[in-house]
Amino acid sequence: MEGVSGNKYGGILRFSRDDPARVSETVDSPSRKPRADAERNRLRLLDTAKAVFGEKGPSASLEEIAREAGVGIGTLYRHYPTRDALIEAVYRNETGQLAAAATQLSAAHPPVEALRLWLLLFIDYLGTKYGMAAVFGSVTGGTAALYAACNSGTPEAIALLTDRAVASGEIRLDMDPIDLLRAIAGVASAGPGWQETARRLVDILIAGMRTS
Amino acid sequence: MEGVSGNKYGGILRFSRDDPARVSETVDSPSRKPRADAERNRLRLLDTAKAVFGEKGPSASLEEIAREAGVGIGTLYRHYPTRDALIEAVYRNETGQLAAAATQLSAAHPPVEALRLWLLLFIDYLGTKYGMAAVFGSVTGGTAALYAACNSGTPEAIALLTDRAVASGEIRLDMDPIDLLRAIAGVASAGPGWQETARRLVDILIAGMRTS
DNA sequence: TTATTTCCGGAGACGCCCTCCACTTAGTCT
DNA sequence: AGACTAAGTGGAGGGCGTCTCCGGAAATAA
Repeated sequence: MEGVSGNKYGGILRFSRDDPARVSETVDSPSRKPRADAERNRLRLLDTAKAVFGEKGPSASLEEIAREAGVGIGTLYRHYPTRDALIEAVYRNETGQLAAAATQLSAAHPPVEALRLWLLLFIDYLGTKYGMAAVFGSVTGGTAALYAACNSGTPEAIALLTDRAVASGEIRLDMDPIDLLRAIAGVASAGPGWQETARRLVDILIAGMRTS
Repeated sequence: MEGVSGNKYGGILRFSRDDPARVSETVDSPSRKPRADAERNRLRLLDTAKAVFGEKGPSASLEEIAREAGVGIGTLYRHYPTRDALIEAVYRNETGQLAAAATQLSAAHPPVEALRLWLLLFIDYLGTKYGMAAVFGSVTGGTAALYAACNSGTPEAIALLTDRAVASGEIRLDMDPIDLLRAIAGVASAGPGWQETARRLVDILIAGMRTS
């Protein structure tokens, strides 16, 4: 369908086997139509995975996900050959809206304010999509590749905002802007009420980056 | 049923190395002297665990640790009934020096500078004792209790520094100071060169907290 | 030395990861 | 419609982990 089929266009997620149907789809495809049940299973898996990851974090049992989705474990692995592939598929869409918001905010607000608002939005995302924080901040088991894939668009989004703010001369930033997000995600490991803290941290960061 | 030998003295409060108190402390237990081999095994386990955790992170195989220490898996579990207990024992001493440094720095430097230096020291610690960062920042599998135990003394240490800096009127801080550490630990998940970033982050944080 | 208590250590039950492949089924062809 | 065939299914099985349990070994006390 819609969002999920983003995989078939998104370059990073690769299917384990060569998939002529998909590959040649851009060209004219003489190949047979993909089976309906396969797609159905894939969606069920994706939904279930989203639920389970959201509940138990990104290290939840894949067998449980397969069981709960009503498919065999083999089917899960067919669609998502690695845990990372599944996590990536689950969280891929999330960041899209964040990226979009960056452009919007950038157009509607002065540079620094746009950055600030976007960081607050980022906090909201970390909150609603629980598990994202874990994915974002996890060292343990968190591949760099996975990280990059899961947050595709995010680096560009924040780069857009910081570049603009830096260009305006209002702030100075001698680091990869993504590290701002890492810092924020860091406090997300705290208990309830962390969002308050995170928001305060945003203020501190902004203030600290200001060229005075 | 049994008090696991190490934990019987109050688990959390026990020091891993020499414990002279133990000999004379047999007030209400006229029982026999603890066996020498038990203590020996415990120390071997501790050393091995420190090495292995340092190399593979806090999710290393406990079986491997036992194997490498030359004891049975049962022995490991006897001394450290849970993975968390072992991690705690390994990292308990680490923070002691950090805590001590806080007092020292506090006495030798102006408030804000002391705080800054201590945060830099914290970064060094995260670097040298690899795995600490993982323990510190991990949401996945990281119990809150474990977190607290592993970093005993640290909250007090940074509280001392921030309280002093706040009292001097030079900075403002509307959050638990430990969250500063969480933020710093957050960037430790970045690749090589993270220490540079972390140091820059410290500057930003300090600047951001300043009451101008 | 003998008795007693503590401690060792690995077998075993169970869960999870991932692979492999005999079988089923959806789309296609006649 | 029915047969054909590749795509897709699902679960058994091997490897590795965690954690428990308890018979037997070893250290201490008498």
